[in-house]
Amino acid sequence: MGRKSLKETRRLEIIKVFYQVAKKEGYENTSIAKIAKVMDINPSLIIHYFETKEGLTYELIDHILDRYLLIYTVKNKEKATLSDLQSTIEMLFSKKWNLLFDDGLFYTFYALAFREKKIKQKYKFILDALRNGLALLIEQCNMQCITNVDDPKVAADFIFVMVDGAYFYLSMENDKKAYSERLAYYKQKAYELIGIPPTKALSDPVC
Amino acid sequence: MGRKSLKETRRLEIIKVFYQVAKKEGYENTSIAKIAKVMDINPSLIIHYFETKEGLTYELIDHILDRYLLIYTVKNKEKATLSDLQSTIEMLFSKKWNLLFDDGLFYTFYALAFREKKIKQKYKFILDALRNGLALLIEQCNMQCITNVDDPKVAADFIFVMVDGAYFYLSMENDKKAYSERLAYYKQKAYELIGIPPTKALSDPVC
DNA sequence: ATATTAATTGAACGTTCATTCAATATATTT
DNA sequence: AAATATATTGAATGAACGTTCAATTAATAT
Repeated sequence: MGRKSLKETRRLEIIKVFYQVAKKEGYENTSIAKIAKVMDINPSLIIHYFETKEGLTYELIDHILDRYLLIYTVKNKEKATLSDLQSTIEMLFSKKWNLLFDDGLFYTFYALAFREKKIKQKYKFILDALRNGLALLIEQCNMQCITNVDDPKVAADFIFVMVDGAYFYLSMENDKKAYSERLAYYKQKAYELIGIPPTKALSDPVC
Repeated sequence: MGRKSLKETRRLEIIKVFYQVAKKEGYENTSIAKIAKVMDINPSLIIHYFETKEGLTYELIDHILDRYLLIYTVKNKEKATLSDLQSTIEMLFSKKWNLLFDDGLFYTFYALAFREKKIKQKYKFILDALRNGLALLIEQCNMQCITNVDDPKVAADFIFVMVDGAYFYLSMENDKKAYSERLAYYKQKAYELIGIPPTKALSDPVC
């Protein structure tokens, strides 16, 4: 008996507002009081649900990293198609997935990982999951003779190195034309690496 | 007349202590008061020299980024040797240059660049300078027929994409063996890209 | 010595911070 | 309606923050 618990919905609400405020003003400028003000609730209510600001921060990081994984939406099927692989590559080298989460916050917490083990583990886990997802996809394409990649894990890793390295530099680039040209260049390299044609053109089996 | 100005030496001292404290405890946990305590001076003296904490922060960023450029030490000569190019590649893919500055702080300010134009400009400038330095080195080797790289700028950029992308992932990697193996793999790719042998083996001219 | 310039201190400011705790309000049960 | 569990408030805490300003100390000139 007693009142029905709103715990989970309330917590999610708070995290989302935390995310929005931090996105706008930066994590280090986002206080519990500010979040509470936006939500028009009392700051102590936030503490009531998260104990400490540290706890709240950890959950925001989870929230952001979970969204990162949304890159892989299509793939729960067992048989991957060429189009699946292509659209994944397109996704990785597009600006679309910058919409999934805020780049500045992603790097802010990434930097925090250097001092906080827990956060480092979270990031390691996500980065590995992303690589494994792509490797799996390539493996499936290998089995169907869509691709003939020697070592899918190595290939997937290399593609992500290019993605990460490219974005690292290009995030500081304001010239939009230069930005998309470079990105296209690395995308092409990725296509070459796994030996499939870009975009929609159909290809013959390679084995 | 009057007292001799200690301004520049004092400023540098403060920045260095700021760097050390921030390295240990993180930038967001480093207050002016803490810096002053370590130096055994009054906090207001720091304000006297830097006006605001923002000003102090900007100069710390400059300090770190300047150290970044120390990767290129050998190269003021006009004629680059194969060994120069090799040692540069070795440097880029080694852990040595992590000694030049703290990775965590480097990424902390990198993340800050997403919200602060001035910082973004600083980072863009440094990242470009690094790429240009390597491109210039390759060009010089081209002219002496040590290398025969099509487009030195593109090659240099690609090498840095690999460096940045590799470190981005590997900074979250605790397994030292996996760390160095992967790094060696990308280093090899870099050597292949510019078509020179790794380390010390002498090679014949390629043109 | 005296004037001058810069280094440095020390006290105080108002603000914001995360967190505490007791009190109150609101549902949902028996 | 009484009991109970949870939601929510509101006031208060002490600590830390960046910054200010006037006062003092110390060095270098004439």
